[in-house]
Amino acid sequence: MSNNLEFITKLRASGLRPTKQRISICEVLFSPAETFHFSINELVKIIERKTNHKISLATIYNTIHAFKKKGYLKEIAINSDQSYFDTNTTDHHHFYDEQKKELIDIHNSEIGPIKINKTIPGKKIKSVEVLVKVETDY
Amino acid sequence: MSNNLEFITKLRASGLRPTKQRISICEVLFSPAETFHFSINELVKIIERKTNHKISLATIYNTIHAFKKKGYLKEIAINSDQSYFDTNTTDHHHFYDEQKKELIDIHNSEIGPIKINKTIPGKKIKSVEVLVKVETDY
DNA sequence: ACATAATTTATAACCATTCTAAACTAGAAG
DNA sequence: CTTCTAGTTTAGAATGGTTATAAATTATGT
Ligand SMILES: [Mn+2]
Ligand SMILES: [Mn+2]
Ligand SMILES: [Zn+2]
Ligand SMILES: [Zn+2]
Repeated sequence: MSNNLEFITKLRASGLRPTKQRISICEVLFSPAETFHFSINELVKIIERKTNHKISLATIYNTIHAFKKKGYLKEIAINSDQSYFDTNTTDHHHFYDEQKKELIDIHNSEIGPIKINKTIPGKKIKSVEVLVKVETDY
Repeated sequence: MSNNLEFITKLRASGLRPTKQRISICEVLFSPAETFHFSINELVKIIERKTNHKISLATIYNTIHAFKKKGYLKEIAINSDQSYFDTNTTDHHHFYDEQKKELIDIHNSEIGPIKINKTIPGKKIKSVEVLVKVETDY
């Protein structure tokens, strides 16, 4: 409960006041050794488990969106009824298990180069993301 | 207004009764020379424009889901607040313009082979989809 | 024509997300 | 330290896409 200095500094540097809610969310998101994927619902549960004071749902949404805008989180393109977020903000790709609703990273080093032999006049590429749908086999 | 025979046959072959609602939706979806992408909202507007009798929203959802289950439509994985569907059911990929919310096909012949050098024990690959986000440049 | 299961429909329910506007707070200034 | 103010949090309402419900309608086999 306090190498918060790092997070306070990060928040301040981003023009975000280091409130106790934001610091708690930073701890949950950015303390773990490994990056991870989450839905807002899952995040709410994690926060409830790891934090004593309650954070309102609106604040969680606000904070996640603020962090996304600052580039501290990525939103992942999955056909789903809810958004998924990723604390891994590097360019990378995903396996997605539709039954388990589980996301697994594929790092750029684990995938061959992707050649797109089609251009659209007046449009430029912002990102290229590969989604590999998998199923658990019996 | 009647090479419906084709659609009636198709529906019957799928175990779906050829109601006038389903036939109308078939006409809208499968008559065009080119495949296309649509959201349910867009489809509702197209149906209103091209059809005289009204089709309830519930029926449109029901039918689209039935057609998807039969493999006549694909649902496209886009991070968005609504589902997109595709009358192109072949394996292929997409450009996505987030501002215009516009999808453009990338056929398999227009993209190099995708090599995934990572396996997950107990899981097998069902599909590999590439989403290329683009922006209109000024 | 009749019977029956499938289908359609209006409407309510659901649920993730966003909005609102009032209460609270961090940080700056005096 | 006190005051001021913009930024933040919050509960609750609103939104919007989608799904569920259950009654009316229809397709189809007999
Ligand atoms: Mn879906
Ligand atoms: Mn979104
Ligand atoms: Zn990831
Ligand atoms: Zn397509």
